[in-house]
Amino acid sequence: MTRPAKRTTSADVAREAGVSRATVSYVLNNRPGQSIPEATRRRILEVAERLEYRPHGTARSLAAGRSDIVLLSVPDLPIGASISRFTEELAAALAENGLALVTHLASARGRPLPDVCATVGATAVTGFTPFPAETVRALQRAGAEVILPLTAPDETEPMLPVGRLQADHLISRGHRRLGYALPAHPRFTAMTGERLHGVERSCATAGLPAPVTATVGLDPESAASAVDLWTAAQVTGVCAFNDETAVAVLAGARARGLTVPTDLAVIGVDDIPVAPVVTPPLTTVRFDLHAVARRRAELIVAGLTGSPAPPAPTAAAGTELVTRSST
Amino acid sequence: MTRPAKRTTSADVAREAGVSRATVSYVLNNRPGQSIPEATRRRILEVAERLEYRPHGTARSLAAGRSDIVLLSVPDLPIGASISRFTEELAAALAENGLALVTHLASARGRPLPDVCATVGATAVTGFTPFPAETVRALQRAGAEVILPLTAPDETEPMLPVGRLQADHLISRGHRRLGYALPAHPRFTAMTGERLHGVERSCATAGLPAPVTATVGLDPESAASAVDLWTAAQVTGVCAFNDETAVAVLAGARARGLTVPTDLAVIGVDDIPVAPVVTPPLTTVRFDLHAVARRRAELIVAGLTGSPAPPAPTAAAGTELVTRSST
DNA sequence: ATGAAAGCGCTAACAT
DNA sequence: ATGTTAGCGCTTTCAT
Repeated sequence: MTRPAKRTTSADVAREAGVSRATVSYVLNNRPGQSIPEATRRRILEVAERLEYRPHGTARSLAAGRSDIVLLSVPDLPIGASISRFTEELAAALAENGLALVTHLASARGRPLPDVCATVGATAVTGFTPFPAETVRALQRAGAEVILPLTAPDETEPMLPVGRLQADHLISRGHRRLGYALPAHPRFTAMTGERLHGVERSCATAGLPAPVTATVGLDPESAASAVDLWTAAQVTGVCAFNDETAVAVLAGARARGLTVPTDLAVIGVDDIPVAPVVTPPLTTVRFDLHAVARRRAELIVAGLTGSPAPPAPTAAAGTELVTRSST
Repeated sequence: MTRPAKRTTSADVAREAGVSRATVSYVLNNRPGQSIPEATRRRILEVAERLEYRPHGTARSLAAGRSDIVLLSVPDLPIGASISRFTEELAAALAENGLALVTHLASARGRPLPDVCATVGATAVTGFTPFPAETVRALQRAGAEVILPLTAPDETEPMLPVGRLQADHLISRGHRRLGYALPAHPRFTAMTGERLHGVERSCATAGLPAPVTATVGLDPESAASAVDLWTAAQVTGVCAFNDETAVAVLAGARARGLTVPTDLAVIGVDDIPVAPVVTPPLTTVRFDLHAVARRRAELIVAGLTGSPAPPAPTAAAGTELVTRSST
């Protein structure tokens, strides 16, 4: 389980290659502006390889005054797959720039983010939603040089138009009165506003009344009550915050003897694995954080190198409607 | 986005408190064996607080020769919630011991684990499944002192008895011929064996024939074919690898006009959020990695401090059957 | 009871 | 073209 294992240091490589540590450092980081003979270079590389040399990240960061570490703060939400995709893509994009990504799961019982930032020595910190001002300050004191997204509405990427896509789809199908299914779990409240807002805007521009909101928990009864509410308001199509909530609405409709989509159409968000196999198969909005992640990586790299922010985002890329039979 | 923000160092605190850096270090880490007057101690603490001093983790690790960082490697599986629970619990337990947890999502396109381990300077590395010998070696060279779980079958915690629980439940309900629904996604194959095995053992000890396995993808047709297979084999109850697969089986049964649970009983694993709201509500096995995480944390702490491993695990704790109407 | 000083492994001026 | 030399911020003997 434990092994002392003395690590190979750059001094070892230097000695073995018959050069100085500086030279080793130069070729290993292939610093520009240094003209090192190809022979020496190869020799050093070869020795490093043979000795299985791994630069000591800690020492390197300390000396350089900056680490190659990016810390991603993920909320303790059951967002499942999307988050993995985002993380994976972000890690890949950062890796291309020589940066390493590690994740911190935000939780009251764990260590606070700024703390972790300080102990790992992260140079940049990112998250899904903007950090509160106080946290930003703490992160800065912890050594974070770039922190994204910030609350400033201009530099952050455009939010995904999921609410709009849901509503537009329903509206194009002829629905005139929409309902919105809010998730019961309080942890979601931070994300809830944006999506609902999109639906509201779509209704407004279509000249329709605002959506009738109802909170639906993950149990048939809760969903049934919401359905009653919508029925009374003559709602014929409901946008759900996410697929889980949408499936609950399906159950609620069934409990009330309504058939989907004829009596009530429902559309979710996420395209969770079970979406195609529930009854009826769920229409949903699938989004791929791929694009967002790449842009985020670009912004981080830009922030770190001081270069100007890359060109504006390509808007809604990666957000698509998956039409199945629930609408 | 970026701010120079000079950090407060321990030297600042020392100067401000009128003591030496050594003293500051002593009280901040409250090293035993040093007798520092309560007055000095309070003063230092107070100054540190006022200056918002955060120890520079990187420098600290370099000097101490060991960091407080534990790296968790998570597989790129859509395991969703369980994994979050585990991570959260592990982070909390480690935090109690002054250790910080960060996560690395394994992926071909990101940086390899040993690399990340070296750059963050992790002292311990953990994962869900044992690391291959080669990786272990690389991690050791990267500076990891404790690596868990190892392939040694004795030191690892006992596997969760999910397969057994599923089968026993069905058997106790009178089913004599069981089916097993394997997930189609190849990423799951690593986990598949253990659960199926549990079911097989239960069947064997109950004197029943081995379960009839069928692969079911997340689409109604695939599930329907599987159902045909089971029907032909007179299977009346099926254990699914996970809830997603179970829901697919539900769809397959429906497609063939079978009613659940009368014609075919199905039981899943995970208790995903939609389990209570599908039709019919899904019986499932819920397991809480809580206990596993705590034990893991104990093992890590023990390994790091050189103390003996804590008492043996409390077996199946945290694995429970959630009975709903699909069985 | 507290301070001085020597590094930890590496990078980056500055020399040569 | 390569080596020398200071540190980076902290811990930790060893003195005092």
